[in-house]
Amino acid sequence: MKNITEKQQKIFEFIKDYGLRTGYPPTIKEIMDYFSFSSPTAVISHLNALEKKGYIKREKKKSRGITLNEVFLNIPIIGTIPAGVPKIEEENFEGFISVNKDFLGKGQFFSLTVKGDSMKQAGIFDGDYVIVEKNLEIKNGDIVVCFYDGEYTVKYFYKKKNFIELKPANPSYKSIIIKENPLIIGKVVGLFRKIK
Amino acid sequence: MKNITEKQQKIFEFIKDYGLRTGYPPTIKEIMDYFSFSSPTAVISHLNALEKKGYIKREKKKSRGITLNEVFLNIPIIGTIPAGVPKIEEENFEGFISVNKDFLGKGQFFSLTVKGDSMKQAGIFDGDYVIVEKNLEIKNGDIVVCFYDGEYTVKYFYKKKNFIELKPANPSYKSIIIKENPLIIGKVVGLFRKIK
DNA sequence: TTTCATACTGTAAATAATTATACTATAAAT
DNA sequence: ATTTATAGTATAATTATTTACAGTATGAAA
Repeated sequence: MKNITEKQQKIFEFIKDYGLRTGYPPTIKEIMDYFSFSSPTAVISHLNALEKKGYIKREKKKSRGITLNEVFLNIPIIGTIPAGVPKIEEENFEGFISVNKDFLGKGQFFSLTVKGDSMKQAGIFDGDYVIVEKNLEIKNGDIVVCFYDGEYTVKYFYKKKNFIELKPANPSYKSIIIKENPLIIGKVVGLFRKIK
Repeated sequence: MKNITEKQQKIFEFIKDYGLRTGYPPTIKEIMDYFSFSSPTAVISHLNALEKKGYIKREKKKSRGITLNEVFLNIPIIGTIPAGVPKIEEENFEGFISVNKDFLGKGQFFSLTVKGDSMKQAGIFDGDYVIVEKNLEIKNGDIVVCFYDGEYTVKYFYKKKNFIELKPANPSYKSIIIKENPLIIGKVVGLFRKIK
């Protein structure tokens, strides 16, 4: 995103804080009052600049019609997916984990509950929520979510000459060897855990 | 929170979805149009019911002045705290992790970066963000953040007869034994990790 | 030297949005 | 039997909020 001036930065911060505090963005007049401008036009020109530079979006003629382009990325928690159902629908939806956009970057994310301890040594425990990014290039050594034999599984991915190895981090489990193209749902890019 | 009727639930959901989509709550008229009411008073009575039951807050006379009482809990990421500074100020603030309130419950939370691998066997890795809850009762076996010897440390907590043991999960490290009252910052109740 | 972005003042008009008042009707609870 | 909560219609008044227009001034870039 383009550089913004100091004043624009301050106005952006004000909108952000106001939203965090109240749950909705400020009006033009509220911004005007906060910065002691004597005309709403002063605010409008700053908002136009911020919109032009990609920091906010504005709905014309709507009150408080300011959307911050930054802030949160909402990751839906799909929870457990029934075995045998290769499609991820937003039906088993359990809520959201939400992180600052600059935390994970742009992309399509969702979150799943991990079952079992086959990835324990990679720090992925039973009951953890893995954050999965779709449509990412998978490289050897990446942790992936794969649909195999009617179930979802989280494993290390290794592409060998004649097969693909889905390797658990836990040495007590065996690797899965696949010769056909496996159904990779996405790459594990994050983790969320609740600790009792 | 008190039970709400089906209609109230639907209106609450609409406000929630609208907010997720746009970044700001709907106006009374927008709700009215969506539900094909022919009077704003119909909406107002539902909003009054929702407010009375504790689901929303409303700022009178403000446009879009609806705040959802549910939804997100913003956990500030304090990142690294300089060693030797026992007070956690929101100055090293790096952003937010935000989760649904029903995920972690009520309380005061913040998030810190973990340094080192002394808790590796507990699934807490170098670079992880631990979510810390303040003012919780600490029991033996809990993972805590403690200020000791000018630094912050994440360890298992064990209160023995004459001393307190701060035990690492990694057997390569030694326990810290404290005889005076240690400065417990809070209990580790969650974890967030970015995986490259 | 002309253009462009920034950074405003000041006022009026237009429209968006909330509230207020006066009603009707139904089902559940005391 | 009466109160209370729910679930509405319909209209008008009021206030909140945005936009539009006409300006001024400054510094940087082409």
